[in-house]
Amino acid sequence: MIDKLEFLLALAREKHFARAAEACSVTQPTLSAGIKQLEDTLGVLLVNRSSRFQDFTPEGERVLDWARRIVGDSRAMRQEVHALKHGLTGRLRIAAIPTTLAMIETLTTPYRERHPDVKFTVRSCTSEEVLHLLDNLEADAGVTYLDNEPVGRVTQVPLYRERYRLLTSADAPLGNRDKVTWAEVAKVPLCLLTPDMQNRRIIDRLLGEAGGNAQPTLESNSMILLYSHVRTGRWASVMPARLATSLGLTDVLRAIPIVKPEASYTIGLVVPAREPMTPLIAALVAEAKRVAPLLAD
Amino acid sequence: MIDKLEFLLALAREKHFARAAEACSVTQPTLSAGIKQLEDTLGVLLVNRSSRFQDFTPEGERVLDWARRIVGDSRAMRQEVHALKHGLTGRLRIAAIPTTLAMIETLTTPYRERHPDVKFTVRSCTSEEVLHLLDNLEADAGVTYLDNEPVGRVTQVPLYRERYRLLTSADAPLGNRDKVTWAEVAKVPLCLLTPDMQNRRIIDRLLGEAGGNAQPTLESNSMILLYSHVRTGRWASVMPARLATSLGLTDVLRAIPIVKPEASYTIGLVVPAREPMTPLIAALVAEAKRVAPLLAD
DNA sequence: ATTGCTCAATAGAAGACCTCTATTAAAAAT
DNA sequence: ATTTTTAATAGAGGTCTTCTATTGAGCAAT
Repeated sequence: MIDKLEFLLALAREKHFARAAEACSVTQPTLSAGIKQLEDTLGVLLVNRSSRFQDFTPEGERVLDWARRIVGDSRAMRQEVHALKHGLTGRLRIAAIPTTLAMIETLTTPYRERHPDVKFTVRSCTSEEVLHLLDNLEADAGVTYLDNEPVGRVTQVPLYRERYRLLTSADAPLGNRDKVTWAEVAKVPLCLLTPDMQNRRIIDRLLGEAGGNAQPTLESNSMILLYSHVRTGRWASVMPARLATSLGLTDVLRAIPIVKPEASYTIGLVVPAREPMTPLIAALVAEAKRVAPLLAD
Repeated sequence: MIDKLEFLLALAREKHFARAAEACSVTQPTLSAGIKQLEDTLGVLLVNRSSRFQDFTPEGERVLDWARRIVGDSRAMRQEVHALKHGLTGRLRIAAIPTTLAMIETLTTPYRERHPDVKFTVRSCTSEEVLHLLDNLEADAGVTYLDNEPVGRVTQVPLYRERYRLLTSADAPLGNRDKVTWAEVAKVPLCLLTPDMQNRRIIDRLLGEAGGNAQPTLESNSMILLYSHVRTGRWASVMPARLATSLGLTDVLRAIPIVKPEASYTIGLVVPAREPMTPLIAALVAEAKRVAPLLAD
């Protein structure tokens, strides 16, 4: 039964019978039969399909919701039992938005001190994707903005507040200032994240409210790319203060506080609201609570 | 997998392989094999057994906890899908303490108006048993005291506050009074519930604090038995006000408020903390919230 | 100690169920 | 109209499950 629910989850991820089957390491007829059996035992159609996958019926969506929970719980059970016997081992899959990537090590480094057998997979993605991955059991934890509405059932642990700096070289326009306003920043050509990133949308909003409007000279979904440009001293960017300092500044590169308003958004750890949590996640939450006071300003 | 978890739950209930097997409608070797397979796939011993069942290992207890949740969720899923197709049908199993039995109809009657295809099983038991039955998926909802610590993960809906009356005939000692004190009641021979019932323990405590000590002439776990005695006018009892009035008083029988102190305890609906709830239970919670204001005093 | 009883594990056979390969059928894309 | 993509179906093989029957271990009473 649980394996059939896994089939359903894979189908929801892949939206394609054959690919879902491959993800489950079975053949396509096997997965088809599994879905069909679910439909038979529950007595309702779960998937609308012509000769190809279309979508889930309303009942299918509800079953999908239960399937996520039941499969998640059954994995958590296995993991907990394994941890009781072998200590904390396995892989922790973290999904994080790009602006937080440089601070993830403040979680993973002490975690690894305590639990050396745990491996990590960190995936950079948009804030929507973070929640989507959590929902679909494709990530164990996320690091993202806490201010907006959480999509699924999640537990949040605040980590720090993100504040904004103009990164620019000392000899560029505004480069000699102690602080600048968003209105002033709006007039400078910037390197920014792509608009699918929440950080970009936040900056757009702040610039817009200051009467400007962002016309980035360069967009990317990679912080490394943005930073390597800014580092030359020939480009400018708006970055979270913590990110700028952890990437390191150079002689010419300055991180100038942006005021009017002195905006800030809360960044935190987000994990599935499962009680009890899996041991791997519980340890991460513990670490986050330990680290958060050290990150506060 | 889920069926093996059901085996484990049955074993926890019955503490006996053969009886657990019968409860699952399989033979004893099948159940034994199922438990063994669970142990193999999880890689730990779950059950301590010599030639007979002893108890669960610590790992077994944890797995049992997960099993309750997973099995509960999978039943809830089935029920929800069934309800989507056929409306609310099935059987709602309610566990209630004896003093609340006469008010259960205030929940079930309007429930049945709305959902005529739902059948009910109401079981009278002690408050500990209510929580135990809920925990083990043997009851869907409970009606009991809310004041004491809830054992498992439950959601509570307050219904009314239980206040106490001396039920006695008008011509018996104290029978002509408008109110009596617990100290006075302590001197009257009473018919009370057996000491495994929380209501009895509450009354014992109130009597004790008033300097008396309960020496009931007659004990029973059945309210009907107590009431039928009191109704003759030859016996007295302490009963919750709401119970006394819903059973009905006679010419000679009076329900006299007991003061010093005017004690009261909250009675409420208790259901498993599952999100979302099964449709049957969700409807009962809705009914309870609807009814509670009408019961308030 | 011996006997008898209860209970869970084991053996082995029958059958249910699952998964595979190969193929078909239907819809979409070209 | 033809080709391609995609899911369902058919049928064989194998695995897993469940059953009956039996064994063996522990416990109690003699």
